[in-house]
Order: sequence, then structure tokens, then C-alpha cells
Amino acid sequence: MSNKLKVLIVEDEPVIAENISIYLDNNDFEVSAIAYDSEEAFAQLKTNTPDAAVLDINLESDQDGIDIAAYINKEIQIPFLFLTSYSDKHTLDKAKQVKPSGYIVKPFNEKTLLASLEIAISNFASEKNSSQPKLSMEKINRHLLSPLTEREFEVAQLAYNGITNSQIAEQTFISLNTIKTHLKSIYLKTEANTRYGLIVQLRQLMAK
Amino acid sequence: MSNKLKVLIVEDEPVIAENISIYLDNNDFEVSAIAYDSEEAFAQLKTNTPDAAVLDINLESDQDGIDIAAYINKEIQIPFLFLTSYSDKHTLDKAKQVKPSGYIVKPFNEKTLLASLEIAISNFASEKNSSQPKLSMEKINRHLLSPLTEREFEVAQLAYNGITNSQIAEQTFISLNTIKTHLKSIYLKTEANTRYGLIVQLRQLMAK
DNA sequence: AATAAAATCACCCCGTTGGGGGATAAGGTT
DNA sequence: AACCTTATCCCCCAACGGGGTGATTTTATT
Repeated sequence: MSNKLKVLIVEDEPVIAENISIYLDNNDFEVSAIAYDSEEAFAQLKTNTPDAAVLDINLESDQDGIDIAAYINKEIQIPFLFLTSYSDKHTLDKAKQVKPSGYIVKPFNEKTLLASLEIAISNFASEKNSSQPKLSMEKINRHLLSPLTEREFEVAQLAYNGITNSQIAEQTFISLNTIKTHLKSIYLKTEANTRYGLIVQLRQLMAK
Repeated sequence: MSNKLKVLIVEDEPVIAENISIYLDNNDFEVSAIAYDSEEAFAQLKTNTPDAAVLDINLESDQDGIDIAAYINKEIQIPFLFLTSYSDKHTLDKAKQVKPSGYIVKPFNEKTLLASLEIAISNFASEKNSSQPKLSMEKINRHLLSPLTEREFEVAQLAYNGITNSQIAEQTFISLNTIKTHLKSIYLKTEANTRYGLIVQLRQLMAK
């Protein structure tokens, strides 16, 4: 089995599509398919889901590349780049709405395409993993008048993951009473006064 | 006051830097500064913080563009692109670690630079706003055996924001008992059994 | 018009949680 | 040695939240 990353190319110009395909093939990517129109693109996305996509915006169908991108965001969730001749304000504004990983304007440096693809896939993967955005003690303490101590942070983390005081006590091999003591101190410092208030507070501090 | 977006250029080749600068200036960006080495880059980032940065990787200083990117991530938090001649595996792998918004290889299409900058800034802004990631009823229900009703979702949202049942009751003009009833139903459907368990659950469902 | 689903409300009970104290031991600093 | 912070633990108690059970009204849907 190959561990090459599969890329779908959506490009209505056969010559260009073929070029891209060959270039990707020669550089450690596997082209899962070339779609010359949106119908083919949707079909490929469903049945032969790639790891990423390179999308032309102007296609000779009623649905353009941005529609495909919207579909990807809603149903497939893979990173994608736009590769197009148009970079006027209107097109760009529409492109922004679907949050592409990159936007390359033709004529383009093929190395830019490769590099952008790699970065896009890498960023996307690390974002997925950070779905459980680990709390950073540094970051949180930066926003608190009085910083959390290590133990307190540890308890806060466990509470953040939605477990009860007894479970926290078990996992840390600390008495339940001590957990409560730590939590009291945490509440003082974070100005929270409920456990769920704390979770919300931590979420917000991490987002700053 | 100008509402143009300020961009810092870090590029050790004066000719190229100047070119980029002029091009950006002519296209609705304001070049906050050109830094020819990392020291200047750090200084500019601190004292004249831009909205985005274009970074060359290979600089003639001991610190390269990736170091600058790391600094940006840690201290400044703005989007940035790499614009460089090198796209070998090693450089790319190092670049991946700092999660650039884009990676453009020289020689480059200037329109690609512009478009990439716009997209980068737009994506970054919308990510920041999603710090308060609004819950999507669609997205959550997609992962539940039995979907939340509208009222239930509304209550879940309020709970997600860390307020008490009484406060939820006040805000929705519903009796406290009814809030509790809705919550019971929500717990059944989400398989949570505490309010904070629910918050964690919702966070995870939204991340999928 | 009949039926199902959703929304509204009530009461009881108990467990966890949160806030009030108070206390001792370990580690680091001056 | 004196001092401060951190970490550990205990008890009490009120309050909020979660679970059980039941019931009525409103809104869709057929």
C-alpha cells in the first residue's frame, strides 16, 4: 500500500490539468483523479476521497470551484488550494468565504504549488489534532492576576476535560478534599465560581 | 487614519524587498517596514506591529525566517507567509513546524503573493473570531443519534457559555423547571450527565 | 380532525459541588 | 533559623444541579 498523499485535481483545461498531474506524480503525491467539471469533482470526492484538492475556480459548469470548496468544507473536510487565473477582488472575496488553505494565481511556479500543498496538508493535520486544544499553563497564567500553581493547573486541566472531583482524585492519587481545596484556590484566581464557569473561562483564556 | 493593512517584509535582498514593497503599496497594502535582517525584524514586530508578514527564510543573520515565524507565533500572533527560493524537504519540514499561512517559492507570480496575503489575513481573522466558536446545531446533530430540538439547542448553547440554570431561565423567559426538563433531555441525547460533561461533549462534537 | 412531537411546568430527593473554616508537612528563599 | 508558598488533608453546610415521575399546552404533520 502506498503512503503517498492523494490529491484531486479540478481543472477544466486538460493540458494544464495533465501538467499538474504529472508534476505532482513526480513529487511524492498521488493524483487520485482529474475532474474536468464539478459533477466529476463531486463524484470523486464522494467515492474516492482524496487527502487534499487543487481547485480551479472558473469551470465550464454551473458550479464553480468555490461551490466545490463549500461542499468540501461541509461534507469532506480536507484541505484545498485554489489554482486559478483570476485574482480580482470579487473572486477573492468569494474565495475567502470558503477559507482555502492557499490561493495560487496562474501562471504559477510549480514549486509553489508543491510547497503550498505540503503546508496545507500539514497545517490541516495539526489543526485536527488540536481539536483537543491542550491548555497551556503559560498562556493561562499570562491573563491571571495571580498565577495557577502546577498542581492547580493540573487539576484545572482535568476539570476542563469534564470529569468529576472524585475522578480527579483517583487519577492524581490525591484526596478528594485536597482536590476541593485546589479548586477553591483556582476559582479565586480565575474569578470563576462554578466548575463549568471555569471551563468556559479557560476556553476563553486560551483563545486570547 | 488609514485602514490599509500593514505588512512587514523580511527579505535580505534589497532589490527584491523593494519590488515587493512597491507592489504591495500599489495594491491596497501598507508596508509597515522592510527588515533586511532578523534583528530589524524583531524590532519592527515589537514597536511597529504589522497585521501580517512576508518572510524570506534564508537571511544573512544567525536567525532565519523560521525563527522569526516562531517568534511571531509566540508573541505577536499575526498571519505570515514564507517567500523564499528554497523548497527542499528539509526547509519545508522546518517551515511546517511554525504553521505558515502560505509558502511561495521564487520566482513567483506577484498576484499569488497578493492573493495569498489576502487569504491569509482573512482566514486568520475569522479564526480569531471563532474563539467564541458558535455552536452549530447542524454539526452537533450530525453526531447525535437523536437530534436536539431547537429549544434544547438554545438551552445547550446558553449552558455552553457557562451560565446557571436560573440565568438561562431569566434570559429565555422560561421557568426554571422547564430548563431542567430540557437539560434532562439534552443529557439523554448527548450521553452527558453533568453540565460540564455537556460542555466538553459539545466542544468535541464541534471539533469533529 | 386525529396524532405525534415539542415545549411548557411542577414536585421530590439526593448527590456533588462550592464556600466557610482550620490545620499540618514539605520545599524554597532570605 | 525564620518565613512564605505550595501541597496536603479534614469537617460542615447550604445550594445548585441531575434524575425520577407526571402532566398540560402548543405546534407540526398526516
